[in-house]
Amino acid sequence: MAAARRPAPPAAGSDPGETGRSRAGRAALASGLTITELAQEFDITPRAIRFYEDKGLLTPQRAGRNRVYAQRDRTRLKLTLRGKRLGLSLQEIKQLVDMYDSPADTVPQLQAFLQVLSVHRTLLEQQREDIAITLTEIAQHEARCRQLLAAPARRKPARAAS
Amino acid sequence: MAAARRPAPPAAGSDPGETGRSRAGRAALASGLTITELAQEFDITPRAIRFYEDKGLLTPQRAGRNRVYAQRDRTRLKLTLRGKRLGLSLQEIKQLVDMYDSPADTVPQLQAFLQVLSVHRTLLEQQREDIAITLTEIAQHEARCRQLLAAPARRKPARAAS
DNA sequence: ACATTGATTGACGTTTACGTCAACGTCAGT
DNA sequence: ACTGACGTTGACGTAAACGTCAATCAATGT
Repeated sequence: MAAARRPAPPAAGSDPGETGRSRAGRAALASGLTITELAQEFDITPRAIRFYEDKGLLTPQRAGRNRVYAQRDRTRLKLTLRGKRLGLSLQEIKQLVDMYDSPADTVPQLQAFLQVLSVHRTLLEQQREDIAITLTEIAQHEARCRQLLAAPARRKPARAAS
Repeated sequence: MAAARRPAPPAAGSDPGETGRSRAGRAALASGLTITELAQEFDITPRAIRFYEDKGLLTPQRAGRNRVYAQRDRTRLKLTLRGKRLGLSLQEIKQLVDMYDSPADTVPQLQAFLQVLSVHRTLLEQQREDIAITLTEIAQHEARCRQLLAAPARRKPARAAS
């Protein structure tokens, strides 16, 4: 997995305000965003968005050749990124998100749905515990560090002669 | 990323007595495990363990050519797998684990340590929130599903005005 | 003595999640 | 008509995290 990988994505300026004339003039029609706008909003690259589309996570409308993203896509993208932060694969995310907005109507479908939900719930609960433990440990280490910093520099204080 | 793919979390058997002759006769000397034993204990492959060693996460002793894993390695492996479940990369995990058992002794080191801890803490708190939200949503979906299942079997009651 | 079992070191293959580059279209402004 | 700025579709590259052989060696049971 790969989860919270954000080494240095070009450091987006995040929304400079396209008041009045929008960047590309006609690009963003009525409540629809262009790919770069969406990318900036979520601080990812257009490439990533196209990739998610390729994987079936997004299915934007088209204005000619160009993609137009509506609210639905933004929601799905938000869910996608949240899933990523939790370490889910795009495939797993698709599985979840698809179920989320396509109501199952047959009994076996509902049961399968419940099954998947249960699995993910278990997984999340495991993670929640891992996080709790880790946070506790981190707190301990932080305390120890601060204690050492508070104490008079006595052990190897960077070769400073007394 | 790829993170939480582990259907059966180990639950650490924590040192049962291999009193007398252990599986492979001479393999596991005094409180040391062979690579396959360790692998089985954590439900991973020997390959993965060697890979972690390659990445500097483990540094087992050797009995001739063979690796021998002691308690220290088991602890580090446990931390490693926990990190993976949280979606951390092996590199990040190494960073953390290394700091965990090599006490920083200079002031700048301590400060850097605190810095890293802080970053990870922030990240974990973000994840904790993501998990909380997702669990809530899952609960809602489960409730909805069960409601639908409890209702009399109806054919596609979508937009049924009745 | 010999086959079997388990470990070791390469080396190459694979999947996931994009990055990067090329070639092209297209609309807006000059 | 020309020039950017942005968008589109390939196609190839890459880093991470192993999987999958293959060849080899070492101790052991028979």
